[in-house]
Amino acid sequence: MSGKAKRSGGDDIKMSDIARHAGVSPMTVSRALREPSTVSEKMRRKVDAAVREFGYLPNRIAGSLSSKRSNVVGLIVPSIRNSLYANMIQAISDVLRANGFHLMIANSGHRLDDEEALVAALLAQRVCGLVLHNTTHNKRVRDLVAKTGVPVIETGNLPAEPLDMAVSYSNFEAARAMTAHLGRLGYRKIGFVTLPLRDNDRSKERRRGYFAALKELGLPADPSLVLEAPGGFSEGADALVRLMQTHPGLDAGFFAGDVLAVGALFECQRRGWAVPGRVAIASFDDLDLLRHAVPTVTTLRIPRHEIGRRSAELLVNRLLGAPPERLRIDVGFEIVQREST
Amino acid sequence: MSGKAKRSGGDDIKMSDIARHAGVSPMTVSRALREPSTVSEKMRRKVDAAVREFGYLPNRIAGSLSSKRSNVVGLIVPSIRNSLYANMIQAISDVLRANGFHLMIANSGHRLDDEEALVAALLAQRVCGLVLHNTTHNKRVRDLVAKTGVPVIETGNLPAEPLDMAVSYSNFEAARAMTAHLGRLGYRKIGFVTLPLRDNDRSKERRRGYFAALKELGLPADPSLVLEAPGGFSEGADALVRLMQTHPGLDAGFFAGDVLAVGALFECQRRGWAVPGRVAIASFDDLDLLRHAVPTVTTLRIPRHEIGRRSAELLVNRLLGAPPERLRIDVGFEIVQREST
DNA sequence: CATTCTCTTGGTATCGCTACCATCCTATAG
DNA sequence: CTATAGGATGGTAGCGATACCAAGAGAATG
Repeated sequence: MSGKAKRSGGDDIKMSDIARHAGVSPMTVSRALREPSTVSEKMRRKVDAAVREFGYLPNRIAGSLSSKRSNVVGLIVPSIRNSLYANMIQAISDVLRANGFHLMIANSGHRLDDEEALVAALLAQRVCGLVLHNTTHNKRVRDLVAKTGVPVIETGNLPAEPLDMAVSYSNFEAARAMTAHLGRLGYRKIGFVTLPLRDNDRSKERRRGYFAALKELGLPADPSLVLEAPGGFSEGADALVRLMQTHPGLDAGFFAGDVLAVGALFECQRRGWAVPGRVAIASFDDLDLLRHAVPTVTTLRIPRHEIGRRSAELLVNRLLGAPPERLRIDVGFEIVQREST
Repeated sequence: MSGKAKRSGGDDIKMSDIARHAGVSPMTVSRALREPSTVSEKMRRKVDAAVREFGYLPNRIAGSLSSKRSNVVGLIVPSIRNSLYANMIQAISDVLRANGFHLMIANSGHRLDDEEALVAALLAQRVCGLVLHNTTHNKRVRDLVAKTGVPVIETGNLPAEPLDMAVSYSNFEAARAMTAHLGRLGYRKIGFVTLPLRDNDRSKERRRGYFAALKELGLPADPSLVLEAPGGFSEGADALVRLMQTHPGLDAGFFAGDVLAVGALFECQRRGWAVPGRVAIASFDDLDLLRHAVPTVTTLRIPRHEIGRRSAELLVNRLLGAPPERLRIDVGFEIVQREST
């Protein structure tokens, strides 16, 4: 836990100073700043003048303590680095800001224990709402959320029983749909490359979707067609090469995550394997990159931005007074058929 | 500004409750939690037991108000979406967290007025430190920073006169070095594609560096070789095509930002232009993508992660008591020569 | 013209914690 | 055995705002 530090140089001006200089009571200053309409124009002008003269910045810490309200929302993502989250974060940040809220952000590094520690820390900071990308949580997280009653949004998957509200798509359905799509296109030996499965409900659901589709297609469920790889270009390339070696007849690869598919595509370019002639490639998540690569890559469009926007909107509504309501919003997904399949 | 909202369901347990149940004074609880070593083991155990029993979460808002210290650092970036920033943010976040600090994040959308509003808002939240990517600021920002005395780090460029501390590389030198590098490789007609210049000191410095290098190379400074484009694949592709049309003899393109270079590279693949045979391509910032594309792309490695890490470390040191000191740390850059030039 | 009502303004008591100082206890020295 | 230092505890007074209620000033009503 450790150190915090003394705020230095502040010749801290406070509300009572402004009040004195404006010749009004502190309460009037407080009101003039927060609910200008409840104060006469004369007062408001006096207050505004004093505020400007001294460059006064209200102390929101004091305000929050006093009012028992906070205007900070906490967000925990597995990794900040990932551009998928970045889209969502941007959307959340924009909606929050438009409504006068701020965003405190932390990354759990895909570790449930870290998520737990961060949830506790954010709640200690008395955030007024929480957005969690993860949908499986330690018991203490569930307890804390229940006990404090903070509104929570889960965004990474559609859990059967959300903690509170969930805004997401079904990883299972998405992976199933893409696999089925490949089947419809005539591919028969479809490899599946997944992100690490440990502590990751999204990955597990995607794999489940893949197998479900195979079954529906009447194709054999061959575990050796499934490879687990951390995200990244090289990892995608490696995975494809390994699959091609162990399964010479492989006709398609479905890369369920990150930039794996692009890595595989580049590998094909290097080796002169025609895509989709020699092997078809499908991806997950509509990175800009996939639309511009040569050939363009078939993928699943997940509305990350919309997930962020709607999450923040729901949170803001609740914070502004909407009654608590267990919600489970499916934003859906879309198969984007391109040249690579 | 608008609404905040009432924290609902909290059956808020406070320190005095814990104290009562542990049979000690509130002060002892406070100490047991913050400086366990100053409290006898017996007391500590009693306190810990009560804390666990009730799932007590100290209220940091109250703590901050009382101690006049905060453990939240504010960060303002032009855009959260951009993966370059994402690397830096991740590093900042990790270092802060390891030292018990939290990160409040906001994006200015490249607008100085928004930056100003956000700085004010973050200071009102009484952040204990600030990281700004921008290095040109409105007057009010400079005033606020001076008046409040919060430690500030600027990271986007090396300003001649930092507000406080700066951790960055020189955009001017980097662009100059790459342009000179292209010159050394024998390219004589080098196009330059820049991100928007408005309110953006980084872009302007890069363009200055480009022209400086041309001069040193004894090449003519032809303004029509410079194109301004928002970041993006298509924009990079368009820019290259336009340059090739207006300057048939163009032998190299230096794309100073974002994914412009990759967009251009893809365009070359589509048109069958050999890279670097027909035209060479150089980029700015070492995105993973550039190392894996076919051909691999020559670029400038900017240590974004290191910038974030060192920024956070400097901030933490200062917050932990290091004396204020105007610093200007140049983390440098590196030219990465690859196949595309 | 008295009375009631509404709209503004101000006073006071917290909000939950920490700083600071006083007190107490135990250990060591004289 | 008394004196004294030093560590461990507790009491009290804020931190800087807001909630809540009381009071005053006009406006509207009978």
